[in-house]
Amino acid sequence: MTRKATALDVARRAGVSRSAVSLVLNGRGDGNVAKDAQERILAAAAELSYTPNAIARSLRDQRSRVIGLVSDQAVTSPFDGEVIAGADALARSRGFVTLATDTEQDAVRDLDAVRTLLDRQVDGLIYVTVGLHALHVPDGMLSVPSALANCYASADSPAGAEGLPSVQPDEVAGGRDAAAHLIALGHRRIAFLGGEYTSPAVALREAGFRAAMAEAGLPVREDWVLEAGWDIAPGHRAATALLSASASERPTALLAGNDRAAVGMVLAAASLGLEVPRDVSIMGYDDERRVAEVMVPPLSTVALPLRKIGEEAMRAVLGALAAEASSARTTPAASAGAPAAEPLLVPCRLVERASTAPAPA
Amino acid sequence: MTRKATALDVARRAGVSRSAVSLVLNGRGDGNVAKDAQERILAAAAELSYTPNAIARSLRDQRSRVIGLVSDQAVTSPFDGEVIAGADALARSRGFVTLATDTEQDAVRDLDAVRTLLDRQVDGLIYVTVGLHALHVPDGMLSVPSALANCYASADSPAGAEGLPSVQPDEVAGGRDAAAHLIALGHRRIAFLGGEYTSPAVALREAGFRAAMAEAGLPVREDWVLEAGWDIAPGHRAATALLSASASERPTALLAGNDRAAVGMVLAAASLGLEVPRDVSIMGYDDERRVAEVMVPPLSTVALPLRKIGEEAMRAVLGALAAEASSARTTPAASAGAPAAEPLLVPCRLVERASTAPAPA
DNA sequence: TTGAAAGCGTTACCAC
DNA sequence: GTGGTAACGCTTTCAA
Repeated sequence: MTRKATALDVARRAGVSRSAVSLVLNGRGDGNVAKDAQERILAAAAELSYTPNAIARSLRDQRSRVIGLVSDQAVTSPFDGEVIAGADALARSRGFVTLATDTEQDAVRDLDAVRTLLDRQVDGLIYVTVGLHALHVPDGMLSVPSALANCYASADSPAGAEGLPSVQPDEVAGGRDAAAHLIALGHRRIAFLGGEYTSPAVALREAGFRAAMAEAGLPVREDWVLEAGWDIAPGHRAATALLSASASERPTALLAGNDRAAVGMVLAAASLGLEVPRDVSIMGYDDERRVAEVMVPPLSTVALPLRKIGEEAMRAVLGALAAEASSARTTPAASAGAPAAEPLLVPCRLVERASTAPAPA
Repeated sequence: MTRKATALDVARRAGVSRSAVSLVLNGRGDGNVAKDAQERILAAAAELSYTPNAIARSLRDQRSRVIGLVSDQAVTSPFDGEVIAGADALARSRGFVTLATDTEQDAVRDLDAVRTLLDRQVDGLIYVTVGLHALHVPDGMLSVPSALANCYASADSPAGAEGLPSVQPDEVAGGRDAAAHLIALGHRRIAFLGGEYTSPAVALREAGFRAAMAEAGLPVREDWVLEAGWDIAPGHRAATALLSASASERPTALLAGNDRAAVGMVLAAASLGLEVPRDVSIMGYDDERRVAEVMVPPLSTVALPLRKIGEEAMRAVLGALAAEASSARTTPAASAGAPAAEPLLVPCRLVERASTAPAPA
């Protein structure tokens, strides 16, 4: 429980001044500090296992090297933990640390969270959401370099919010790829059982699905374009309804809104005596860890690039920070309202596993 | 992008000194600052939307009001995100903030993570693991008040580590309750399909299972006590083997290692033409969000008190911090090696849903 | 009742 | 090539 060593302790032990310690430990010893003094400093620092006090450094530098992460439920959700992990990894590699707070769906806590983070002098902010989402950007986010991961500024956001970089999965391409995969396997009767249309992702994927069908010259059966939820139970329900029809009347392939719903669909098929993928192919979405891969059969799915999304959002913030730092040396002005940025679309990856197979003859 | 207001700005605007601002804003204005001055200060602070710089305050107070959270994979895992959420909620309610870092299973990063956190002057530390676990406690954890959530110090930990408070689920009681639930439903042929014995939780639950069976005077079929993994696929495999036997030869109830494995078991049952729970009852474990409750049928299970575990670990740390602060006023010594603490066992809760029912006649 | 000053641990600048 | 000093923003103590 001995107090941590300070630079002064090191200086005393090495018989030099604090400034010498600072210079040497920051790699600018050569040319400023005598060789033997440098050695004594290094030795003393090691003996005392000295590391600089990051708090003091932050105060001095006016930058904390902390990026704040606000999420609506990412920390408690299996999904966007991945986004955070991606952001954190990049931050760490550049000497930053992330401070994450979860509002647990409570919109009021947004402002509180941002406020708290700003009080801690975070250098930047990233808002992470579970699932693609329009977001009412909290005011404070505009006062430091910020980015939106998996979400985008809603129209009622404060002025300037439209300039925030937004990183999103390319859902249209994802839907298209999923459908194209099934079409390539010879399926013609494909049902689109999306999640809930409250998520903008669903309409985008549906657009991709329709595009793929059109490209292949296949008709879309409108009564097979349905909401089938995000969970096992609603997926089960929807699939049961569709698959109860006779072999010639039912779809040969199901496109689920996510892997969990797909699990429900496989379950429904099994209860109806149908075997996946022999009798019906089922595709998931998300490539959720510990679900898609370990399902029986393992699910073909579209992998959401969550880590990459987090990483790109962090890259945007860190980039803005670097730009700010260098422009400060030249023109100390005008980093304001960027020109309504295009969202950065990160491609999803098609993952072929055993839940899809050629259409039954 | 205007710089944040400081206490000096407020003081100038209110026409007083910085100290007056500090006193008033910290609630000690009465008796020290004139009434009208107080009002002017409050008004000025509001107009400038002043909030104190937490970094500066930390440096001054020599306490950061940050608790560091280290986890082996909690952030990216659906489970222990809950532990973190619980810890975070309590911390926040007491004016603390949590700084979480995920080592993503890389043991080497442990020390690095702790070091980084300590450099940032965290006031306390909590190590969170996914699943009950023996942990080689990183050295640094002993230099500030710390606690272990879901884990306990391994024998090769540094001296003093055995004194760290450890908060764990009461797995023995959990296993007993699960078995007792099935026994109460009239089941006598119960299979214990635990996860992997590399997790100490499994042996504990098995002990609980055996205790319940013994209390009921029921024999345990040793060939029905098996490892059936933590995922859908191995659960499916184990259940398929067991349930392929004839009705009189197979178990009437399955106790799974977790909800995911239970999903695999339900799936296996369906493929074999068995209906759950009519033909066989299946119990999960964990009460995992978005799995147990939405399964078809919804899973009876044992809820792991993850939030509570996080909360209790945080309570221990915050308590130690408070004690340290007050003892500093009296005796500035001896907070060292506590007397090998008993682990705090948090009870699990039995959740009865539709996957269990009276045993078939 | 008020204001001035010290100090938390750093780093950068500027005399020596 | 070196070491003293100021400043970051805050709180607290002490003197007026």
